[in-house]
Amino acid sequence: MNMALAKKGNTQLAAIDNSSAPRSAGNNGQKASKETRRQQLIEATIGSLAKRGYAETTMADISDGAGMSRGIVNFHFESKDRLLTATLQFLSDEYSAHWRAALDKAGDNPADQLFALVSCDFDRAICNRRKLAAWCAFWGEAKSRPTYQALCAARDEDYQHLFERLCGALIDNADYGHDRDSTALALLALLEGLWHRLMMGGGTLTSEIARQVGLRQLAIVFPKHYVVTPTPQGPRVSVTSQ
Amino acid sequence: MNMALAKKGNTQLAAIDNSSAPRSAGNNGQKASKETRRQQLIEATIGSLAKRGYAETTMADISDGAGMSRGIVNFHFESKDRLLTATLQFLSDEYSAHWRAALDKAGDNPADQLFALVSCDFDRAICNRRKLAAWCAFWGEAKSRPTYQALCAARDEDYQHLFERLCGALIDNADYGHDRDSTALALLALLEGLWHRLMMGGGTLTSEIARQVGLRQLAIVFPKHYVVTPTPQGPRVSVTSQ
DNA sequence: CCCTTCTGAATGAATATTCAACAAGTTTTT
DNA sequence: AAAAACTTGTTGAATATTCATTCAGAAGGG
Repeated sequence: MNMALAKKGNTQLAAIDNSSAPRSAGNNGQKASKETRRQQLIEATIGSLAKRGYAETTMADISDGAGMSRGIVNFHFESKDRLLTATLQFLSDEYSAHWRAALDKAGDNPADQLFALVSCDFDRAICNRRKLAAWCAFWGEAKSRPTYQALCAARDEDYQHLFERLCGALIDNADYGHDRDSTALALLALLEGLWHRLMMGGGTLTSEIARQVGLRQLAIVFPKHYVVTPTPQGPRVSVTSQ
Repeated sequence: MNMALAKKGNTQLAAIDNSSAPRSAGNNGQKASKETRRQQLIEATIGSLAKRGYAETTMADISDGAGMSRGIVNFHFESKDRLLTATLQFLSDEYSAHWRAALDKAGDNPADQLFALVSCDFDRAICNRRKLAAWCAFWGEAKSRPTYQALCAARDEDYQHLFERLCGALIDNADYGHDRDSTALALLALLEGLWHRLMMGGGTLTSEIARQVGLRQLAIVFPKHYVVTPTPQGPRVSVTSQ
């Protein structure tokens, strides 16, 4: 089975627009509107975190960014703190849903699954300037905020176990002799490190290049499962199972 | 040439103590004291960043932590902002000095040099809870603060070029067929990702384990240069050149 | 006495939260 | 059906707090 690497579609969330039919959802109607407001405020929070950083993000920034009045956050969320926690929760849920979807699409083959996981980490839907900056802002505060730390750890638990299982399957399958957990940890660290450099490095590193670096590394670690095939229009990677 | 991996000494900076001979340095005498104060305040700043995070770090925390009065920072530094910048500058300089020293000790062989660079990244002197937390705090703010971003980028420039040169030397030397820049970038990302996980992951990941993961990955990427040798007291790695 | 270093209360700016009032729909009463 | 009462969502000025900075002066060596 051989599949060429293809760009994932632009699944990036556009600005939420339900001004036309806010109360038509079969639901209560007002509850739907309430959820919409919450989501708008979360989006505005991500925007503020990306633009001004965690320390400089104020309630005024957020409500201005959402085009609403000053007191709005304390109505829909109890406090600034709760809004920030809800924002991190949203990012965490979105991230999990994204890799779970990629995993489902990838079929049953561990090599294909691992390829899909590495690749999807750089999809525009989750790996864009705004959201990377928001993640980074939370990471910076996580060590001193148990709530954030717990949310970040929760994001990681299943993900890490999955990587360990998949790496173990590949290692057993082809007698690489690698240490399973060490290899999985290195892969996870690679992905996080690439995210980190995407944020820091001015503009030289793009998410497409980062994706290629991640996939190339996968091919270096598991050469019997993946083959690197350079092509004229820049380097591409193909994955071969077994 | 075969050298076993050994723990680096505990070079961690203890609390600065020159209360006995502050003004005896042949210098002006007062200038020496001034530099000492600045360094004490920088250490207190790192402590506060680690304990409370960037957003919650206040001037009062810092001066209290240093055991001095409230106005002291504005006397030795112009403002909170300048103190924070000086703190990041200190961390950056210390980091550079550390890997340059490790590089010097490693001799002329590229394989030994790369091994030394990966290994020294996890030395206690620079890789401990306090300083990792401080780095992370700055990273979180860097995207919205050009001054921080510039300092972080400066830290990286030479470092990245060095990795590219060394990876290139090993790749050419043994015909691995890897892409030079991609491999170097992956290694750098791995190191940063491991730092990141050292901060986040509760207590399961220690810097010694992270070091082993980094070195194992080096041996996976360049198997003709490094050999992994498991030993009874936990996994150790030996490096073999050529 | 000057000069440097340092102190800590006073100041003023920034900002999270509160709240009284408003708007607009929805149900109940007449 | 019109009016009244209630509910929910929203506003923005007022409040109270937190915190960086300032500064008048203490401390003490030269």
